[in-house]
Amino acid sequence: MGDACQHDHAVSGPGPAAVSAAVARATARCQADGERMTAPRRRVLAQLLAAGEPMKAYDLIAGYGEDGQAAKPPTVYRALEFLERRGLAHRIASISAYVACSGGDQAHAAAFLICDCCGATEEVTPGAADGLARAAAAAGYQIERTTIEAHGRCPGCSATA
Amino acid sequence: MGDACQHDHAVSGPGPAAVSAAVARATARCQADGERMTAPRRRVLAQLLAAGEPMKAYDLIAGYGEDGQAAKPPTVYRALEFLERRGLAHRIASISAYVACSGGDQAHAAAFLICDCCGATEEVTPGAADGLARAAAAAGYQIERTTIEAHGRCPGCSATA
DNA sequence: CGGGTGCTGTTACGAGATAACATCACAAAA
DNA sequence: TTTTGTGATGTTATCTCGTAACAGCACCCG
Repeated sequence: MGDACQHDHAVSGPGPAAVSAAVARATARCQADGERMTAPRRRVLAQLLAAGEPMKAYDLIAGYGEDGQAAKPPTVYRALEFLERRGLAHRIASISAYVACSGGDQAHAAAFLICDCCGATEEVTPGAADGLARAAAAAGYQIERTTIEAHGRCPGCSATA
Repeated sequence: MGDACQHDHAVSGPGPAAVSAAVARATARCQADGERMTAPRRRVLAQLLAAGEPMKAYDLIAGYGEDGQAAKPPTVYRALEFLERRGLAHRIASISAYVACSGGDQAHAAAFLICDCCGATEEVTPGAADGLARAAAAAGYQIERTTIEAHGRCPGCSATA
């Protein structure tokens, strides 16, 4: 990923079984809510889950087909839009990338810690938006959606570097 | 701008005199720090100041020449990089736009309230990053830079809409 | 079974950003 | 004053990111 250092950056997402299970859970919840978890949506979600770290849109596009066939951009962008709406994935604006939501379903504001060294991200919702919410209230702004991202080094990379 | 409503969206930045004065101040500070406030940098800063709201990179490129001549992309992107480094401008990642810093010089973290209706932005540094900083500390992350942006409606647009 | 709504497939393109390289300006050292 | 190095610019080309527009399909509801 964004390489500023020399050491190893092995990233291991969940195994195939865990990914399938998570996709199945998400599918069930969508159906329960009357939404359709279609093939492209499942495929994009599975890729994000398997990666365990943020993925670029065009990597999702390139890795779309099980057989190595790439998707057309709108296929993936539409799936991402859906997953974001459902709270199953988030866009990380500062690096133009997408990541599976580490929590469950349901739309929600998220905040991220992003390691510029190894590319790992951590989702940290609770309280991260408090200061911003206060500032917004003070200024009379009505908030609808937030982008909160911090870049730096994860504990591992701080130590090793 | 991002138009979700019907009413007027007149935006008036500072007048030409105020812009010139601000550019002159910035130039003086750069020189004092041994940095060069060159023509393209001044030009890009002047455009951002005059706009008084976020501008897209390609609008800066198109509006670059006083005579209507466009710039080449790297000219503007390099100027933006410099201005950001100096704390004279900020990138707003969630809308891929750039805005002059409302405060003074010196690099600093910034947070923004962005009205999706009229396109106005307000810079609100103080305290907005507190929650994020706490979360980072708790997770052992070493923070180097933050992206904090809230989208919604400014007081004016909340009222009129 | 008809019709509407939402999703997919596809083409094409517009917008955002950077790589690479040649050249130039400036200031500090010789 | 000349040299030399560093940082800035100009220019070309290209890459990545994201979306508009339209045709066709699938599913659910009446």
